[in-house]
Amino acid sequence: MDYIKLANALIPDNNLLPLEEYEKAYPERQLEKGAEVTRLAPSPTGFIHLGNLYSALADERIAHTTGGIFYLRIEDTDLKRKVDGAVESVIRSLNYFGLNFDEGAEIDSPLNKYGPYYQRRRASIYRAYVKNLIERGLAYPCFCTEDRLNAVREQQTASKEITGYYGKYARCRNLSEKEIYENLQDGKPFVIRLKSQGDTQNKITFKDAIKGDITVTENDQDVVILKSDGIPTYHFAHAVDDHFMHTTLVIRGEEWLSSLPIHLELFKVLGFKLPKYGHTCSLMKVDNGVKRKLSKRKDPELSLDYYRSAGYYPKAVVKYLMTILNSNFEEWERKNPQSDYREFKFSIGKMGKSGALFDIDKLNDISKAELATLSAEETYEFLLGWVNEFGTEKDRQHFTRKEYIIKILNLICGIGGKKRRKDIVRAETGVRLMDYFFDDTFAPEYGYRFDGATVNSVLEGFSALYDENDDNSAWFAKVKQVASGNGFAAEMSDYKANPEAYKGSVADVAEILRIAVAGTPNSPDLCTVMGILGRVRTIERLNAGKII
RNA sequence: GGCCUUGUGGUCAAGCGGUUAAGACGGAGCCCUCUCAAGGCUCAAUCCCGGGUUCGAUUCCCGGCAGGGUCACCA
Repeated sequence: MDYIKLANALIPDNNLLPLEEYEKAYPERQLEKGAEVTRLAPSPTGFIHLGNLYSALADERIAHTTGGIFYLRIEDTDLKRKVDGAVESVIRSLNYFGLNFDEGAEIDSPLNKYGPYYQRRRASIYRAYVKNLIERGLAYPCFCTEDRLNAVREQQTASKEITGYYGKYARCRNLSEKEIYENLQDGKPFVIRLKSQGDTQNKITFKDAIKGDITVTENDQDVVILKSDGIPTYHFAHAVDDHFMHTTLVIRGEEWLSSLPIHLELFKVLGFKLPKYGHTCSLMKVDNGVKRKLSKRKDPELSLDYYRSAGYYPKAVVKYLMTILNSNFEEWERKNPQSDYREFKFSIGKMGKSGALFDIDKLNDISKAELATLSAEETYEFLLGWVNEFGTEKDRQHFTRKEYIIKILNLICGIGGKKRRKDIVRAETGVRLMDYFFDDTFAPEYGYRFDGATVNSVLEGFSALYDENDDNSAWFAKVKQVASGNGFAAEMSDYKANPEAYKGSVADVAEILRIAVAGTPNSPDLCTVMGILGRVRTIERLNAGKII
C-alpha cells in the first residue's frame, strides 16, 4: 500500500508544515530546574464545578510554588459542548477564588507563545501529525457507521468480550487499497484511527505522581484520533498540545486513568516525551445513602456559583480545598497563623489517594474562622459585595448606612472584646443576623416564658430606668434592680441556692428584655444592642413588646 | 461483567512491623456567662473480613468483601 498517496488523499490540506517547523515554533520553555508547567484544560461548557477548582488549585499551587507556569487551554473539540461566554466565566470564577493564569486563552500575557490555546484553532497541527502517522502506516481511515459500531458493541457485550475496535473487530484496518479509494470516491465519511501496535498481554507499570505505581495493560484499541469533522479527539489533542505547550505535569481527574494506555501509546508513536501525570481522586457526595462522585448534572448546588451566591468567603473555600488536597495543610496553618496559604509548601505527593466526601460542616467552620480574621471595615466590604449582587432591595438600602453597619459588625464580630465571635458563616447568614437592627426587617417573635403581668412589669420597669449613656456595668445593675423589683433573683448564686424562692433569675429578666428589643431570646451583648438602636427605638421596642 | 483503583472513629485523616493508634470537623458534657456565640477543659467513637509471613501485624503477602472509576467520532 502506498501510504504517502493515501495520506494525501485523506488529508489533502495544503497549509501543513513539515513537522520540524512545528517543533521550532514551540521551543522548550526557559524555566528554572524543578519548575512545573501545569494547565487547566476545560471544555467550554461554562459550568465550573467545585471539582474543577479542586484540581485547578493543585495545578496552580504546584506551578506557582515551583516557579513554573499555570496556563489555560480550552478543549473545544466537541462543538456540542460549547457555551457562549464560558471561557470568561472560567477565568472570572477562578480569579474570584484567587487563582490566576499566567498564560492561555483570553489571558492577556506576554507569555502567550504556545498558542493558539483553543484546540479548534490548532487543527492544522493535529492534521499534520495525523497525516504523518498515515504516511508511516500507523493510522488508517475507518468508514464504519455508528450503527455498525453499535451492533458490534452489542455483540461483544452479549458474548462477554471486551468491547471496542480492535483485533478482528477492526474491520477497516484491513481494507484493501481498492476498497479505501472506492469508499472515498463514494464520498463516505470517515474517521482516522490509530493502528495500535499494542498487546493487552503486556503489562506496564506506570508511576503516577499522586497514586503511585499503577499497573496497566498496553492499549490495543484502534481509537479514533481524527473525527469525521476533521477535528481530533481528546486523546490525540492531549498528546500534541501537552507536547508543544511543554506541560511537565498533567493533573487531571482519575476518570482518565483508564484511557492512560491510549495516551502512552500515542506519545510513543508520535515520538513525544511523556509528561508526568497526577490523577486526582474525585470529590464525593453521599446521595440516598450512596457515596458517589460529584456530578455536574446532578449537583448544581456544587457549582462554584453556588458558593458565591451563598456568600462563602472565597479564601475559605480555597482553604477548605487545601485541607483536602494536602492533609498537613491544617497543621501548618495552626503553626503559621499569620501566613498566607500561598506560603505553604504544597506537595503533590501528599495528595490523598481515595475520594473525599465533601464536608459542608468543615467548610462552614473554616469559613467562619476566616471571616473572623477580618476587620469590621473588611467585613463590611465583603458583605456589601454580596448584598449588591445577591441581597434584597432592603439589604441594599441598609448597606448605604455604612457607619451604622460597622457598629453592628463590631458587636456581632465581637471586635474590641476579649474574644472574637464567629457568628458569620457566610455573607448571606451574616446579613440576616443584622435584620433586627432595622425596623423594616425587625420581625420579633414574642415567645415569653412568663405571664403577661410579669413581662409588662419588667418591660415598664426597665424603660423607666434605661439610660443610653450607661456603661455595661451600670446597665446591668439596672437589670438587676428590675429583677429584684419583680421577684427575680438579682444574683445567679442566690437563685441557684434557692430557686423556689424566686420567679426566676436575672438571666430570665434579660431574656424578657432581649425578646422585646431583639425579637429573639438569643443575641450578642444586649446592652450594646440597645446602644446601637438608640434610646428612642429601644424604648419603642420595650413598649411594643408588652403583652396586651 | 472485564480492566484499573481505594478501604484507619459519623466526616477529613496522621501513622507504614512493637504507639496509651495523632490532629481537625461534627457529637456529648462541664466551666465561663444577661442569652447565644466564642473560648477553656473533658468524654464517646476507628484500623473491612479471613488466611498466611513474623516473637509480634493497622502496617508485608494472598484471598474474599465493600466502595469508586472506566469501557464513545464526550472531554
